[in-house]
This record gives sequence, structure tokens and C-alpha cells, in this order.
Amino acid sequence: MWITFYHQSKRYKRSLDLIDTRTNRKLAQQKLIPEIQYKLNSGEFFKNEIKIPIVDEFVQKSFKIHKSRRKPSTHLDYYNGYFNHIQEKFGKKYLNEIKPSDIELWQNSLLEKGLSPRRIKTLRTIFTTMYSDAIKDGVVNVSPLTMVRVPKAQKVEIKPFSLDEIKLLISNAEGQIKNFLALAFFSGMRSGEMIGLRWSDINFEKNEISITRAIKMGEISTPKTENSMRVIDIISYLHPYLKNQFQVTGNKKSYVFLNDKDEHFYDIKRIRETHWRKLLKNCGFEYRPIYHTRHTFATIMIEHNEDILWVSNMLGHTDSTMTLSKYARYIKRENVKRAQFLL
DNA sequence: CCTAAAGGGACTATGCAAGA
DNA sequence: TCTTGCATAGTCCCTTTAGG
Repeated sequence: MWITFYHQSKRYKRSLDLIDTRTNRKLAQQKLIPEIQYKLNSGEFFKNEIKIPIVDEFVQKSFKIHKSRRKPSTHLDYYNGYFNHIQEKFGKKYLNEIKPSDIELWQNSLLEKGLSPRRIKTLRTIFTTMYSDAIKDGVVNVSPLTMVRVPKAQKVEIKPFSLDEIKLLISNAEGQIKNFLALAFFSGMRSGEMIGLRWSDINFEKNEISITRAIKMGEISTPKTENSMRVIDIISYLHPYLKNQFQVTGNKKSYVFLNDKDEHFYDIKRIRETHWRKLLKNCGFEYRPIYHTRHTFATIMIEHNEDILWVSNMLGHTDSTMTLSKYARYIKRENVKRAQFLL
């Protein structure tokens, strides 16, 4: 709703930041308009009116505010997301000018472009964060996004490998990749963590691996979350594979997995696109993301009644709720008779 | 809801071996 | 020694999935 009025023979138009509904009209009539009249008379109105910035300006401020707390990958993603999907449509608009209907149409157009609901959520986040910064500053009262729902994302299906399938895959892999897969399947580590693993992180006496590092797109950083910094067990089945890998790269005293220049892998992409893809094909499997090694570890361990807390710790989850909510539904326990104690 | 990592297309760079 | 063809590695840039 907009209000127009004359003050000292000049015409003004101001937004009330409200949708036109019966209750809002009442609110405007009984409260907002008298307030404006009062402020006009007292001269307060023009003195306090905050200059409302355009999106392009304010989003930069918002990025600056949050940059130090975000990982560079997140910052970059949001930054590009803004310029690819938001800027063109909204960049030159004033913050109070954008209405829920605009957001709705924008979301629809993104869907038509083929973006997933999930992606649209992320793009909304950029927008929402900017608006909440603006609200804190008192620049606007309300975000146009709060009233607009996003289309629901469908759940993705995870297909864990069976134990026999794992063995088939590992026996068909060669050299480093064999050991890499064994580690993936029997530790549940993330691929970035495995690439970033150094021999100094592995303690063969205690049979432990300490995970403090991850590599992504050539960039060495910390693992995904604080809780991902963890010490995990080398289960005895995995042990010989790591020992074998030690024969391959152990004398270099650096990273556990090395490319042919004896440096750490730039990122998982190479392993995935060449070895993993090929291996699945050779073994007659449909393609599955390499992250399924992690899913597989979790499901197999839980399926065989391993302690949930232990599995959570291995995966680096904060608590077992996370682990269960993610993996419990893939577990099939057949022929188990329940409540036997009653008999 | 907010944050961070994996996935993947497209392109470039580099390596390597056979052939001219 | 140069050329060519093929395969793999690195990079950029964007999307999808995972985690808290």
C-alpha cells in the first residue's frame, strides 16, 4: 500500500510496506496515517526519513558483514549466485520497492530456467540475509521473501553398496586407487579429507587417523565443520590396505595419496572422473556418486549392529541424531522377531 | 534456515608415444 | 626434430547435496 499526500504544496508518495488487506487498511487509517500527520507537523518526518539504498549497494554491505565468518567457498558461491540470478532483476531496485509478487515471479522464472528448488533456496538465503541486515539497520521493516514459499525439493535416493559389491570394486581397482577405495568404504571419510590426509596424521601403533585437513579445488583448508575435526579408528579390515599404501607413498613423508608429480591431488574430480567412473563400468554397475562410499560405510556398519555413537564419530557428525535421521531408513533387518521377551 | 562440501560441464595445459 | 592424436590433470564457474 502506498500513501500520497501534499505537504507545503508538494506532492509526496511513500510506501507503507504493507500488502493491501482489510486489516492493513485499518492499521493504516487508525495508526500509520495519524503518525505521519503528527510527524509532518512536528517536522520529524523529513528529518528521520532514512535514505533507502538499492539492492546492488546494500548487498555489498551484507557480503562484507558476513565474509569473515564464512568459508571462502560459501562466500564465492553466494557472491556468484547474486550476480547470476539476482542482480539483473533486482540490482537497481530500492529495497522497499520489491514486493512478494516480484519474488514469486522471480522464483518461477528460475524454475523455468531449470534450477532445482534446492538451488533456489540458496539464492533466497542470499536475499533473506541481506534483508535481515537491512531490517537490523531500520532501513526497511519487512522482507518480501518471508511470505513466499519455495517449491518443495524431492528427496534424493541413496543406494549403498553391499559388502560383496564393495569387495568386487576393491578387487578390480589397482594401485593407489585400491587403497583409496578401501579407505573410503571402511572409514567413511569424505573424499576431500582423504586427499588431504598426510602420513603424519596416521598412527599405526594406536590404529588411529586424525582428520584435521581437507583439500578442495587445490585449496587446503579445514574439514567441513568443527566437529569434522576428529580422530577415527583404523578398523582391522582396513589396516592392510593402509600398510600397502605406505609401501607406495610412505617414504615421501607427505600426503598419503599422490599424483604422478608426487603432489597431493588437486581435488577429487580426477579420481572420480577417471578411475571411479571406469571402475563402476567395468564391474557392471550403474554410475553412482563417489560420496556413496561414505553412505555405504554408514549403512553397513549400522546394519550390522555397530554402535551408532561410534559410527557418528567416524563420520564426524555432531551427534547420532544426525546419523540416524540420514541412514536409518536404508537399513533392512529381515526375519527379526520382535518383543521375544514377552513369550 | 544458514553454511560448506561434492558434482560436473567446458575449456586449457601438459604429457606421452607413434609417425612423418 | 617436429607433428599429431589421445589421455589425463588443472581451472573456472556454476549446480546439487550434505551438515548443524
